[in-house]
Amino acid sequence: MLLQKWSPKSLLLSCRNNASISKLHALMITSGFSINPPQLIAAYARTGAIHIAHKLFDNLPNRAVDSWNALIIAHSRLNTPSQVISLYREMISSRIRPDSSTFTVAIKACATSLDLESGREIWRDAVECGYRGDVFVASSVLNLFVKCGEMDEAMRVFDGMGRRDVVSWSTVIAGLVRSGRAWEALEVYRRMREDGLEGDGVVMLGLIQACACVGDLRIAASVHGYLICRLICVDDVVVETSLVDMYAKNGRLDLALIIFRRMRLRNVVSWSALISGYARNGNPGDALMLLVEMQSHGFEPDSASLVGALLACSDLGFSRPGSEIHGFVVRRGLQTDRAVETALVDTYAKCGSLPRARALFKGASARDGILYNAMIAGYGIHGRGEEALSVFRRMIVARTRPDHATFASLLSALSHSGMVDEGRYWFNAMIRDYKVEPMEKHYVSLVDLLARGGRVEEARGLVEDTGCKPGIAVWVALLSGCLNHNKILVGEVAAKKVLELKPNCPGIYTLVSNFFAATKNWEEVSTVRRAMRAAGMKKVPGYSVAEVSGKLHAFRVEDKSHPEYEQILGILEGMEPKMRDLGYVPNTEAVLHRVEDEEAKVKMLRNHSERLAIAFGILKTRPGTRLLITKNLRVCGDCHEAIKFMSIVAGREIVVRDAKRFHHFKNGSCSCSDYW
DNA sequence: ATAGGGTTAG
Repeated sequence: MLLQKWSPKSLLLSCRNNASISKLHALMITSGFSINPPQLIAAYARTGAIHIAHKLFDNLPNRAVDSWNALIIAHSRLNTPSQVISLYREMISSRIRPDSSTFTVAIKACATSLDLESGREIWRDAVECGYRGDVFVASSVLNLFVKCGEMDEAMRVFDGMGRRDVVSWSTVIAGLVRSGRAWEALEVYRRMREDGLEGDGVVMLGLIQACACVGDLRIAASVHGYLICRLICVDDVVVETSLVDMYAKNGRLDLALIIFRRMRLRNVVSWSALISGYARNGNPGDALMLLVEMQSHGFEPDSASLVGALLACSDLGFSRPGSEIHGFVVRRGLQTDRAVETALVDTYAKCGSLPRARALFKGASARDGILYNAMIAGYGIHGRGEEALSVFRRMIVARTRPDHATFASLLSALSHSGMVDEGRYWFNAMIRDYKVEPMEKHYVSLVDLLARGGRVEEARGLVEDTGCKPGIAVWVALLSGCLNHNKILVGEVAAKKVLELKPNCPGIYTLVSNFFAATKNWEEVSTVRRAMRAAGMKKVPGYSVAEVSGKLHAFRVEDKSHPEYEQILGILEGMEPKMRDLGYVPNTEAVLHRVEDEEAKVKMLRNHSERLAIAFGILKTRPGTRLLITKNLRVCGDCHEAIKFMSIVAGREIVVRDAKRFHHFKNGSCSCSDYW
């Protein structure tokens, strides 16, 4: 009765659990109904009874392609790629000829497990069987090559395809984006439209990621506008999340937030994208608040959102929030997650807890290149060049391949520690022995290294024969070396180049202006100020933050708004004679304003935000407590000298984290070999 | 009847 009214297939499809399939199966047998084995295998597998599917398959008298496919596809759905591949091999040795779906699924399994070799083998089989022109098979091969980073090979397959559909196009677009060829991705999209195809959600996703990569907000706006006009991808969480991410990556947190708040459906990934957007754009407080807010909406933070939040903690510079997240990570059992582990090492290092960073690094479940890089960078910002080098050596011994980021961190560590010759040596070794192409950032480090060490002429020579045209960052490094070593002639060349290259951040204008101020070239100083205003940039006000019993206190220059300003100033004034007795001489040259009165200059130096924050710390903590201060800009040269003496007079260890690195002051000396 | 492409993070 039941069987007469409905087809066996639709009945099987309606079964929600294997008990009902078994019943139906029995009914079919007793009523002499013909059973289609592949359908039955698929039905059991769908309800999770893969072992029954296997049993049925094993008992089949003769197994045709469809039965093999049913089982292989079942494993593909279960995401067990190794099973898929071994079933495929079994099938081949049983001399069954695979069809388009077998090849498609088998190659997909290779892509999932990044098994390029098996993938190539199966693709050869497919071509032999005449499936070279099959859109499904070819698209899965495209994806295989994309996933395995073989973009050129993917392009060759793509160019050889007779028919292409939206999946093949989107695979290539996404692949180009992943391999950093975003402009080409946009070009491929244009070709797709010329072919008369409309993009779907996945294509749009690729385009949005391409925009995130190239950082061109006009293209982004047109893609976004296109989605709105055509009313496509509405409520598509993945596409909308990528829009949030794209705007956040390009510094448009305002737009990212609007889209995020308007989304009808959000998931953990949407929250993570927003959190890391805030963290990356210097809004650590908001990032951490979002982590709390996502939980109040019932979303459990995953490793990505925690990594984003840790990024915010390292920006903040105080270790307490980071330790709290560390505790959360341990309670959730996420401490062995690769990204989380690395982010913790990075956060502790950047929050001044180098020993904790080192302990986590030593106890890490496994060490990959990125973890080594984080530890090398961690030592680097603390001016521990020797230790950075020793981690690098251990990395080599462990046969972990150093990459461009490793050398960037290593060179910068050596530079901050004044290890000039080692820096030159490793720069050459990078190219010669490790086959890492030097990028702009490596040249920047090297120029910085030489200029910092006073070897300005040598640095200039290097800038001039880098082969390619040196970018602004290289000239900036040279200029700051010149400023600190009073090299006026080379400095003027560098300053001119920097201005020609149109700096896009206020800090660079400030550097140039400081250089001219140091050479008393007040005319140029005002020219630079005008250029800065014309470019629509304002000087970022400097501020320092002190942490006192878990609370943060921020100070600006001459911050009279603080209720305890008088006491703070009293402490600084009280310390000064003792500092002078020990040999401190205020370097009024460091006052880069046109002020004639010496006493006024000394007063200005005394009011620098880092000193106010330190004095506040001395005022509010028990004698002997270590002080941690963070500053958003670089510490001034005179403060650097003064804090050495303050550490003796106050009997404190003082740690200052500025925009670039850590300075550990203790008993009158600093961890850095020289200030710059 | 079955099959290919998707978001965040170190």
